[in-house]
Amino acid sequence: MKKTSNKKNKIPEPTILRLSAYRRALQDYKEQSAAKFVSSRQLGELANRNASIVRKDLSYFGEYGMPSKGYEIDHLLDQIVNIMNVKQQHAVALVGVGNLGKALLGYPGFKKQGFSIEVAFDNNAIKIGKKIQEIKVRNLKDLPLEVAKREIKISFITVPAVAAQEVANLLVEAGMRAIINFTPARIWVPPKVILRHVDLTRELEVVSYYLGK
Amino acid sequence: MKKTSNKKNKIPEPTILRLSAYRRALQDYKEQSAAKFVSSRQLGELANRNASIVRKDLSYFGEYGMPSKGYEIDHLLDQIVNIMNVKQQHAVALVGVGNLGKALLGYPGFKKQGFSIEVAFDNNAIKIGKKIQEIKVRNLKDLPLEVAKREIKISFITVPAVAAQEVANLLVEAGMRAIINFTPARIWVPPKVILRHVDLTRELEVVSYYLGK
DNA sequence: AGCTGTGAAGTCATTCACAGCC
DNA sequence: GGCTGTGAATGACTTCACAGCT
Repeated sequence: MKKTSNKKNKIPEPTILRLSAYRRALQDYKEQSAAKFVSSRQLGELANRNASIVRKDLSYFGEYGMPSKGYEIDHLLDQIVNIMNVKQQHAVALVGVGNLGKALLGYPGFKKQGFSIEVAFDNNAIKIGKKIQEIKVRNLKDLPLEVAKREIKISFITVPAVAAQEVANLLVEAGMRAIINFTPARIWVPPKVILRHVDLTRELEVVSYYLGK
Repeated sequence: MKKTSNKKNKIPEPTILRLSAYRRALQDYKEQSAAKFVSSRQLGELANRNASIVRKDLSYFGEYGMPSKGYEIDHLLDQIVNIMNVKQQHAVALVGVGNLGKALLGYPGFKKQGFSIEVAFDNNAIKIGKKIQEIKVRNLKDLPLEVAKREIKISFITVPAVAAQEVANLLVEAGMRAIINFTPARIWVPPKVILRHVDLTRELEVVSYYLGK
């Protein structure tokens, strides 16, 4: 038998995305069913994928299945949790308490998936000191101290687009290791920092395109 | 010269996504520069892509460029706007005025890109009748009438996950042509309805994975 | 000389199909 | 008999490289 996780092989990003879908599907499934095992076909159905890709995705990381039985659900969940590095909660900082920032502060889905927004910043004096959903809004100037104190590695940028780059610089300066940019602005960070982009209008535009066909 | 848009050739979805990025990049660029033309290389830089893919993407739809000059910015913008079918604003209905729903109602980015949330629904008596950002919250029961009256074709689902499928059914029944699901729930709609999914924790999970490497 | 448009080549991801195991 | 794990085959998307136009 092989000696588990081949860290050498590069994992396709789509695989990572599906892995998180499998995790959710399994969590839901566990609540609805008493089954101990799930086959690649079943899991595929739960996550809207075909069985082959499920097996291939999982096989990048190890041999978790048993011939003729499938995958033991609890074990597989543990493995995926490990792979995705969500065994413990991740603390997140949020910069920009406008409409979107407030919404993300109030969105329960993050915590459920293992991410908790621990601190929020703004530079608007009227907002500073207020509490949104139990989280006190702090002065942007205190960002370096706060994130150092709390060892926060991940930040959301939810400021207006024009300020996005400036905030990103601040975050990098403060030692942030990953940034998720919710603004439409394109920003640059040094390669050691993981940068991802959430674009809320993306799917709308795709829809618009297909409606025109 | 060829006779423009080859509707037969299937367009890769990544192309559609990039097209919307090109549009934004061009809009921004227009505001900052007096240039009349842009080359595929320049546009690529603006949108973080390489020149080849820019040319390839545009070539699916026609021959918009001029040898040795590049693409005329205004003309290219018009063409992309046509392709993406965003010449006129699209009306959008929103179902579920919780945290996320409220945020989307207050998010100015949609209107800027040609989408305007025209009507919002909830089934919570306390919320019905209230106004959020100029939009009156209506009784979910009135959805069929309202969307018919306003000829709305696109809806956001921002209800709690457990109610997502039920709302989707309602929307399909009411003749909606496209649905954007902001809940983590996986939902089913008939194939004639365009279904897209926005998952706010997706990028967080990807980040978590890479932080663990 | 500079830049587009596009076949051809190359790269990456998914699906097939089947040997091996329970 | 049923299901995994995985090379091989296929398919999708991107990049290369260059002919042709201005």
